[in-house]
Amino acid sequence: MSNYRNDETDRFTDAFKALSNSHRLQIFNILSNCCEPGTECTTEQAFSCCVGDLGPRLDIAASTLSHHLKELNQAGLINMKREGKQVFCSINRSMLKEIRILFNSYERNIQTKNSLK
Amino acid sequence: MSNYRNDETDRFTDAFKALSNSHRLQIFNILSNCCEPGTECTTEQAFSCCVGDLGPRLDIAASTLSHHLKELNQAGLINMKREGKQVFCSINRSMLKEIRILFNSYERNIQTKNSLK
DNA sequence: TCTATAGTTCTAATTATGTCGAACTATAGA
DNA sequence: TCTATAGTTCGACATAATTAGAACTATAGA
Repeated sequence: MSNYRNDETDRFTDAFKALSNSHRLQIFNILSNCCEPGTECTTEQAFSCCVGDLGPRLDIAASTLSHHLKELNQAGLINMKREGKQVFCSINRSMLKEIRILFNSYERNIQTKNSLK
Repeated sequence: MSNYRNDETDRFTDAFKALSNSHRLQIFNILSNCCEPGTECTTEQAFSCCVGDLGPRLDIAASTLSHHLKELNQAGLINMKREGKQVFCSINRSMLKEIRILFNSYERNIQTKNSLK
């Protein structure tokens, strides 16, 4: 019997847990598209977003925001880098890639089964 | 200011919440690849898997399994269809597609920002 | 060194989740 | 109709997650 649970699986459950909270998914959305649509922004703004910029957009306490960012970071979904007084956040593209590969493989498995029909 | 939270977001947080538990992700894995690798299986087995087949592979109580399947079903991730005494489960491909599109759009957003560099 | 700004950690309260066993419903067949 | 099989719902409990406010750390600039 195959074992369908392993460390790989746990990595993904951690990532999905991080994205299973609407505040955190909002953060992920914002970070994927950091400069407001239709507005001009500097290259720097286009690439990352500091913690303080996120607060007003979510309407949660700073401590709560900090907690959520830590969860996203620990799940490998975002990067955090201090620059002076500010901490800039950005999406971790390698984790994003892994997740895309996972869902692509689900789709591929199902297509394979269909081809047996 | 854009609103990054809406019903669409909530649909996805529900889906990620469903996949954030290792038992449920295992179920999803199994359903995406229902016949044991290396074994021969009928077309019927290849396409769906009944609740009773899942139990022994997860080592959880039947009531717990039933609870998890309900969560996956309510999140739109799986289909459940009664056939006689058994209930067969299968992955909901349209939801899978939506999730793939979501992650592809994250990747595309980030690529767009990179092209501004 | 003092102060203001930017974020984090700690504590505590509320709410949600995962789990099982017992009782239940649904179906098929004797 | 009785019985066995397949699965679900309910009740209870333990554990985990979300949240805010207070206290904290880190940095930059006067």
